[in-house]
Amino acid sequence: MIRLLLADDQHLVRGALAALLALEDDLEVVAEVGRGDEVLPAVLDHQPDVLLLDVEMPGLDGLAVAATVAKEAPRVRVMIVTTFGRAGYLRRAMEAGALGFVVKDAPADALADAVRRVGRGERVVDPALAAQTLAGGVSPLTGRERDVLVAARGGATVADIAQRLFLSEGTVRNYLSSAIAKTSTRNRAEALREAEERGWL
Amino acid sequence: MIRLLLADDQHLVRGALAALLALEDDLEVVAEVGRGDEVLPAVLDHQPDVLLLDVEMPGLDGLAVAATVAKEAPRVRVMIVTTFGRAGYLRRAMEAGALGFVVKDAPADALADAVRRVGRGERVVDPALAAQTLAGGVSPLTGRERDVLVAARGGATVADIAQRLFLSEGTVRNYLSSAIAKTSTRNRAEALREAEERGWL
DNA sequence: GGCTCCGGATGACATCTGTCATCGTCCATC
DNA sequence: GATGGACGATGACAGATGTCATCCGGAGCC
Repeated sequence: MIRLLLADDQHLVRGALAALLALEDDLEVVAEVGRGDEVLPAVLDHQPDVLLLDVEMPGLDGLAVAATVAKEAPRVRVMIVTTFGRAGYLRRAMEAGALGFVVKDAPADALADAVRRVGRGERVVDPALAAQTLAGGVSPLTGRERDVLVAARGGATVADIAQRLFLSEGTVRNYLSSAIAKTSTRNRAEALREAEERGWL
Repeated sequence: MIRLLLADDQHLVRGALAALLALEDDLEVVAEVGRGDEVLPAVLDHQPDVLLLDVEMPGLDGLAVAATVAKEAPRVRVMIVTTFGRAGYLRRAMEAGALGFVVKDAPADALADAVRRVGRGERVVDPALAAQTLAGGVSPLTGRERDVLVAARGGATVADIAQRLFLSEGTVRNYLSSAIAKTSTRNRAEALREAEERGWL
């Protein structure tokens, strides 16, 4: 019997996944949580075999949770289940010590199977996404270029970014310019979209 | 017995929802589809009592599907189940003739209840979201201002937008400028974010 | 008929962005 | 000790963006 802990902020989806997994008689959902910061206490409390983590969660995002769980409760196998097949997520999940990575597009019966394999300590990764991640390559952006791009989200002006990162406006423009060049785009909005898709942020 | 048709592009979520709804013995999922353009044929084929529609779907988006179903199969009650509690979605769903609107954040047992009420022909709307929609107010954007903003998504330049909408570049700049003014923002990226949040797109 | 509002356009202007060359300081590395 | 890269900055410049005044035609309304 594999004991599971389920973490997903969407109540409906969480309940539905629990119902789906409960159909398998070698799996048991021992607890459910809806916020990232509630995961670690619940893990320590219930000591599940496998932790199913959504990436998008309030409180603390799933990838951060994966990292802390890997440190605080290394016996627990972590599996990421996410809506968005973003290459960057997979990369960061692996770095955070997750064993499994499944997108919500996957067929329903694949989930139980993936859970069992992760329970045995195997690595389970969506093959299509793995390919995409490798194709994306390692980010050519320097740390600051990345920071400036992230700060540019939501339409911040150069002055805004400069203030937030304690840089001169000229420097901000320089970093934006080189980020734009490295993504082969024409402006920061395009650069942001491109970098995000390739998992460079 | 209420007969259901389930449309959601995320395979895992779809299967899980089906499992959840199957727990109720007055509900029966008669079919599932994963693409917007497959919904209408399936509806005509199975004649369900209630249609559960996700908004984000490939092929044809859920709101467009709702509108066509309301026209082609008016006997079928449409219920939108979506990830994003965006005010604009609710507004458009209602205009498209949907009876129910539930976000995936809702508690799991609320879904079955909502389905039953929609099955009886009642309107079921997430109360928090309804309030937000009313608070957002009616969009002050004119049709073209809206078009231009939407076309500006993903970092398109003025020239790009002008070409796509067959307008002069000056006209595009004018519309962008007035959209920026109406959203009380400083540039198109901010205006886009703001208008999107208020459901004005 | 006059009024207003939307769509579409032009021209002028100020400001914001993006590019480039150049400089200096660290720090790692060979 | 030299080389190279990341970080930070400045100045100059071209081009993109946002603002404003102004114009026209059509639709709707009092």
